[in-house]
Amino acid sequence: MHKLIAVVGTNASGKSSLGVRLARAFDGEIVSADSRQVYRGMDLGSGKIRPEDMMGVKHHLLDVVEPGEFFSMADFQRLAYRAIDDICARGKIPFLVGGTGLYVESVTKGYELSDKAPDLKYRDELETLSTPELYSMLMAKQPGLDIDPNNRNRVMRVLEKLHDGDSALPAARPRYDVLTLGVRWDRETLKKRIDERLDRRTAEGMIDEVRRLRAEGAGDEFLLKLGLEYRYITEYLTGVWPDEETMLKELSLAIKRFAKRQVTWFKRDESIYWLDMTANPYEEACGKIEEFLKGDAL
RNA sequence: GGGUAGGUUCCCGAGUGGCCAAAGGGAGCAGACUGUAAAUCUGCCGUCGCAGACUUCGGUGGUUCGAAUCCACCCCUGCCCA
Repeated sequence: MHKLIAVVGTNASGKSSLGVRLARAFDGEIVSADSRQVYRGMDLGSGKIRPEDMMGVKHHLLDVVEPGEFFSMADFQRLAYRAIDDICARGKIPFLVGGTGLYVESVTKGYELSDKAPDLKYRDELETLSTPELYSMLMAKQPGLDIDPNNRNRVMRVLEKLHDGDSALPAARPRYDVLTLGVRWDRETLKKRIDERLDRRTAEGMIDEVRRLRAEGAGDEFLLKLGLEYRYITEYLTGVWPDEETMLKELSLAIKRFAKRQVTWFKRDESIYWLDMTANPYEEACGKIEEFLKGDAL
């Protein structure tokens, strides 16, 4: 089994730059695991690493689809597998770096997904119904199914699986030998980092980026669905927020709430080795990786 | 100085005699998560606790069996007139 090193953490945790340093040190390449950075032209809003910060390290899975295109965890897994296998085939070390917990886990744990692709047209049909309607529709087909009636996305997905004849139950089989390193800050520091990063990106033209995306045809519906930066800024541009300052304040809170959700997600994975960011995480990570790479390749 | 609208639990904001520890929202805290995941959703949120008890609605004093809700005075804030 090939070895894969994952670097996970919240947004604004510094995992991208740590990932670059580590990849350089171990002759590796980076596979991004971020559900928003896959979109071309969505750079500042998604917190995408700048080319000059890549330090010559090759990055995969950035800019792989056009804004508005459908992209899901399964697409990610397929592309990530391909990229990782390719990196390994060339004798390099793959580093999976990102904050989209589900995406990371689909690769590190090796989710076994059905080959039945969702019928997007059917999803559009479901989209026209209210959540209670969807729930009673589901209950008519699967009485007694234990599911949160209010969780629209999940109710829809179950209906969709029924419709697609996809009866796969959650299952996983690891495809790689994985070392997962976690980047974690104390709460106050993280909040400060989030705000600094938000200020910096705003100054760099994040709002103009969204203006440009809209001008180039990215639909508001798509942008709003992305959440956080793209959602709040699109709302601001369409007059939902009274002014930029208010919008940025709310966005900052939303990003922090999201960071908390990321922490909750990663926290439950006991195999993650958490780096002490207040000490010397780079040295610590290097030591951990050396040890990991020395271990028997299965 | 006169008039007027107010002061409610961390914030905003409902509540106008009992059904009120007090709607709702926000923030905060905890959690769920296998094809939308930056999404979607759940729980807690005065104090101690099993029941139940205790302390809250600017302050003080009243009316009442009973007050965040009524009365008096006082303090503070916004607006208007001087």
